[in-house]
Amino acid sequence: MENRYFEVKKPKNFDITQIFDCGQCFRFDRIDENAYEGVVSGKYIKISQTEDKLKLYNTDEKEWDGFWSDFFDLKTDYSKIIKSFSDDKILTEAAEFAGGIRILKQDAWEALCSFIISQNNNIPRIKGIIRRMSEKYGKEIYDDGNKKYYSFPDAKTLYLAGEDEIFALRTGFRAKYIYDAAKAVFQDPHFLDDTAKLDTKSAAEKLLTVKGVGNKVAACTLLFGFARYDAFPVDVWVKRILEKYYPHGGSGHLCGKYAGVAQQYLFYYERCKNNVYINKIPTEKQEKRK
DNA sequence: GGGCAGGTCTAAG
DNA sequence: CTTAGACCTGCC
Repeated sequence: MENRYFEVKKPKNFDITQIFDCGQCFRFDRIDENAYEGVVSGKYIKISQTEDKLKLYNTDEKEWDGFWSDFFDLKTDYSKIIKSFSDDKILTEAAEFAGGIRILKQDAWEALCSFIISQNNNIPRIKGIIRRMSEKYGKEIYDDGNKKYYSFPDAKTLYLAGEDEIFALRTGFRAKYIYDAAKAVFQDPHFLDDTAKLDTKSAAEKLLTVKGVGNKVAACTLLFGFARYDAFPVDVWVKRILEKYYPHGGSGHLCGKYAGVAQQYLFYYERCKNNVYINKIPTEKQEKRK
C-alpha cells in the first residue's frame, strides 16, 4: 500500500527541495534526492518530484485538491510576483535562483509554536524538539510499517501537560514561552481566529502579547501560518543581506505586498551561497561524518 | 571542545 | 527608545 501513488503535473515555480530547504517548515524530511515526507495538520504525505511530475503517496485526488494544493499554495502565481520584482537586480537574481519556493500555508498554532521553539536554536535541534513533542503529545496518524508518524499536539494538550513537562522535552528556556502560547490559545479559543481577521501590523501586535514572541517569530508565524505575504521576518541572515546588498536602504519590495516572498528568495539564495543546507540526505550526512 | 544557532526578555541608561 | 547580558541545549 505504501507504493500506491498518483501523479499530477508539476506546477510552475515549484521545487520540492527549495520548498523544504528554505527553513519555513520543520516537519518534513528529505528521504531521497527528490522526495520528502512529513506531517501537517494531522495529515501525512510523501511527495517525490521528477522533471515534469509530482508523485503523491498516501493521499488521493480529493485530499490533494482539497488540502494539499492549498498547503502548497498552488493558487498563487509566483511568476507574477517575481516579475513584479524586476526593477530590483539583487532580488531578481535571488528569485531566479530560488524561484521554486512556495510559501507553505501551515497550521497557525503549529507555526506559532514552532517558531517560538526556533529562537536562538539550530535546525536539527528544532526538528528534534518538535518530533519529541509530537510523539509524546500528538496523535498517531500514520504507520508505514517501520515508523510511526504523529500530529502536532494542540494547544490544550500542551497547556494541560504544563511547563515542567514541556521543559522535559528538552526545550530549554523556551518551555515557559511555549506554555504561555498554549495558555493564550487554549484560554481564548478565538485567539488565532481573531488574529487572522486583523491587518498584518495589528496581527503582529496581538502575537507579540505572547511571551517569547518577538518581531521575528511574529513575522514568521504570520507569513507561514496566516499566509501573510507582506510579513517580513528579519533574522541574522536577513540583517546581513540588508547590510551587504542594500547598504543604502532596502528596495520597496522589502516592505511591500510580497515582502515575505522576497525575504524567502533572498534568505535561501544567500544561505546556499554560504553552503548552509537544511535537509540533507541521510546517506550524505553519514558520509560527511567519516 | 567551544562557539554558535532564522531571538527574546530583562534590566539599566 | 536603545542596548548589553543571560538563556537551555546540542550540533558542527
